[in-house]
Amino acid sequence: MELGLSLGETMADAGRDLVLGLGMGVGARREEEVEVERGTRDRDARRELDFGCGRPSPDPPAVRLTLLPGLGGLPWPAPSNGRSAAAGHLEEAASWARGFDVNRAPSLSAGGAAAADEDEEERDEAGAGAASSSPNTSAGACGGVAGSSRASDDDDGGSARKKLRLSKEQSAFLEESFKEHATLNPKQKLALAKQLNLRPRQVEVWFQNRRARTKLKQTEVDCEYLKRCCETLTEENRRLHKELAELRALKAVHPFYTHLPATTLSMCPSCERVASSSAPGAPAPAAGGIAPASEHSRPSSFAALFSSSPFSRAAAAQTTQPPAPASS
DNA sequence: GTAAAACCCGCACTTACCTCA
DNA sequence: TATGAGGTAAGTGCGGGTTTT
Repeated sequence: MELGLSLGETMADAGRDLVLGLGMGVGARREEEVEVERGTRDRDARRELDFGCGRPSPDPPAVRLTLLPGLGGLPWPAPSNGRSAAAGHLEEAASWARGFDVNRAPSLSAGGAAAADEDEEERDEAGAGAASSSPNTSAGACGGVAGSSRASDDDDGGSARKKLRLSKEQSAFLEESFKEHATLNPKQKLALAKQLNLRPRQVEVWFQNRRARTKLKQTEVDCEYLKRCCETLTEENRRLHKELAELRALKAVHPFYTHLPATTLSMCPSCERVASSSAPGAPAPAAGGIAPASEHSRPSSFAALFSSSPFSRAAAAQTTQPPAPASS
């Protein structure tokens, strides 16, 4: 499931259907993701990475990325014929990004880079075991220093970290991947890293930050929607108070109003339809003169509803005369 | 079979850097 | 040119689930 966050569109639809599912997409999928993950881990490499992994996915079959073509060769696989247009676009983007290796040592040849990736991933997955759960103790993952996937990029001898900005194409590629899957298993991460010439850690971090941004925006949308709900309810409350005041005024003017059959009118605040229900044994409202208002002819208030009934006509005739004192 | 340790991963929070008005 | 705000890559700590011992 994808959040499908689009602020403008969501807000346009917020009034009728806003799914308050913070993080559900990620969380709900976590379990099976782990399952798949386990199936794809080292001890079970028979599954080919296709981001679908042959499992039933609730996600719509959006752009299907082919991220594991010929991993043994060049880090940037040659385009195949049967790919989708989107994949082709991504391939193009990746090809563009090829020349913008912002992080990897340029001295690495293509095969060497791939080999380095393999080694790095081995460290990433196996070596991570050596690293404690505290990331502080692990060494940098790059520069050939063993470390976990959570290691820092302390590749320049402990100097201040550099701000590495991903290229537009790399970001677009990651974005497309994120649309496909909000979370990555290790092999997907590795494949993406290979495709984009990034370290797996960078891909991992990007997805973490992307999920955080999605959640933040969704929270903003939810907040806005709840704000609008609050405004609507406040307005509804104000209107109901007004109607109550009108009814009380009518009751004061027409005491016989209290002898009406025990008919209750209920209004759905959302659709503003009025429905009537009679107490058991009570005469039908239509016989009593107050017919249930249809959804197309709903009076704007109970007073208007009352004024349209025969009682109201009689009452209107009475209003020309001084009202009798209320018995209560 | 159970408990503890180790491992792994995601998240929340934060920092540091970069870009731009 | 200096500067503050915003965006974002990356660091850190923690909790929870899984695997190993």
